[in-house]
Amino acid sequence: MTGRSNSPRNIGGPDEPIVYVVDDDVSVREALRNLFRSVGLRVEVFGSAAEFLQSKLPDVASCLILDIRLPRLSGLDFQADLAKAGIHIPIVFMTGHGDIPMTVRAMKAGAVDFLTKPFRDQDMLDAVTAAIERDRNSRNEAKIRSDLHALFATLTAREREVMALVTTGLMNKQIAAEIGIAEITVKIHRGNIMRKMAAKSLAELVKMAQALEIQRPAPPQ
Amino acid sequence: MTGRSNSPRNIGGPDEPIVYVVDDDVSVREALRNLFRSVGLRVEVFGSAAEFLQSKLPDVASCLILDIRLPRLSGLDFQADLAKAGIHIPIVFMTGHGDIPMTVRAMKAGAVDFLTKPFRDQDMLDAVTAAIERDRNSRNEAKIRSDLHALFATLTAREREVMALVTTGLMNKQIAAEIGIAEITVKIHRGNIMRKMAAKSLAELVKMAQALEIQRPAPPQ
DNA sequence: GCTGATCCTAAACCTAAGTATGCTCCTCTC
DNA sequence: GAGAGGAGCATACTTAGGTTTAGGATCAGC
Repeated sequence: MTGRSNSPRNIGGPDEPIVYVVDDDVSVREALRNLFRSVGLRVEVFGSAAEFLQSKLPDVASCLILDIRLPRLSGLDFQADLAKAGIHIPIVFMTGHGDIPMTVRAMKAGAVDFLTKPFRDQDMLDAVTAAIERDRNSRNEAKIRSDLHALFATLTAREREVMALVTTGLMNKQIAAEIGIAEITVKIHRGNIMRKMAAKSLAELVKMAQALEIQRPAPPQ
Repeated sequence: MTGRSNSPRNIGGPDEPIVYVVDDDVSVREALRNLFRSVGLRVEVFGSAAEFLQSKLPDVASCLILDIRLPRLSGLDFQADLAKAGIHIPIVFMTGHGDIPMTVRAMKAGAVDFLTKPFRDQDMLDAVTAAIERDRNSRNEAKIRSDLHALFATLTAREREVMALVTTGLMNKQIAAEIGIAEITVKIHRGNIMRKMAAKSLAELVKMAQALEIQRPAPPQ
């Protein structure tokens, strides 16, 4: 419609999902590249985990196809490393000689699927579709949370304290008594909170507090 | 402390978790029974899925140890049947000759673990501990939700409508305009809602609406 | 020593929310 | 057809929430 994307499948558009393939076998890499391109998916292939880590990952929905048996690092250890590094990308494992304990460990750690070679193309495509959908959802949620955190970060310490008490349902006078200030001051803080958090109603603020998992501060003693 | 529970481990107390074992091999059943009893867990064993289904399940945290290869029904199909029947009990699978696709299917369907025979006793105990903990949590959440639903069920249709609008943050006058009644009537409904739901503040009501996943009704047209 | 941010407060004022009393109308059930 | 329950409205009143204006106190950083 825009005239720019005149390729039949719009591969490489800025919001197109990406499939990352990490496998030390070049023929596997190329086969998967062709498979995914044939259905219009953008693909990046790597020969090792290190290579993958060095590339920069654009901020779009994506997933990782990983052989469980990698040259230096096992696929499972790589999965753990990614999680530790805060890189949460859905992983689809492939294996030629995997066993059940490996499978259980991978799935417990959140893998989307675990395919045994040789697998049917359709099984891989189904797994990738599910993985990208999962990533899309988690990215949406992460976006909402981080936007909310950015607003919350603009609050002063006192305002955060008042926000916690407001969103647990205390009245202004109770909050005032709890933290030892005048009710009018609570009102001022409250007004600032609503403005800074861009909340149009108390109900909205409560939902924000829920999403931020704000805990009511324990009263002294 | 109560004087009643003078058995060393208090097996069979009313809130003790239960481990259900379903296996067609009597020697496996007895070995598992002994294993779990040795750590103070209450155990019930069954030779088949049908037997398990006929027994009544007390309302306590529990888990199910299932051989993937059962006489009539496969363990995986039984897992699916339980889910369809609304019986959500954490399952630990055992297998002598399982394969990876089975494992993946079981884990995707929510199994806690998938142990290959022979397994170490400690691995089984760890899996059961995790499974019971998971069930305890899901039971707590289910209890909260069902209590909330019981309160919500006492609301009239109009009250539910108003509750949805109140908890999205609309003011009384906006609600009145939206559903075409007077503001004072909204206030009456609102008071009834707070009383029936036992909410001490708007914040509490909003959280209840969140837990109940109440959607704002679409305005006509 | 000035500036800006944060926190606190007061007075005055306005709007929103909540309660109580009393009444009408409709519908469903016994 | 009487009673119960739900829905609706009006008047009157009280309390809670929120804003504006106008200050004072403290502290960090330049």
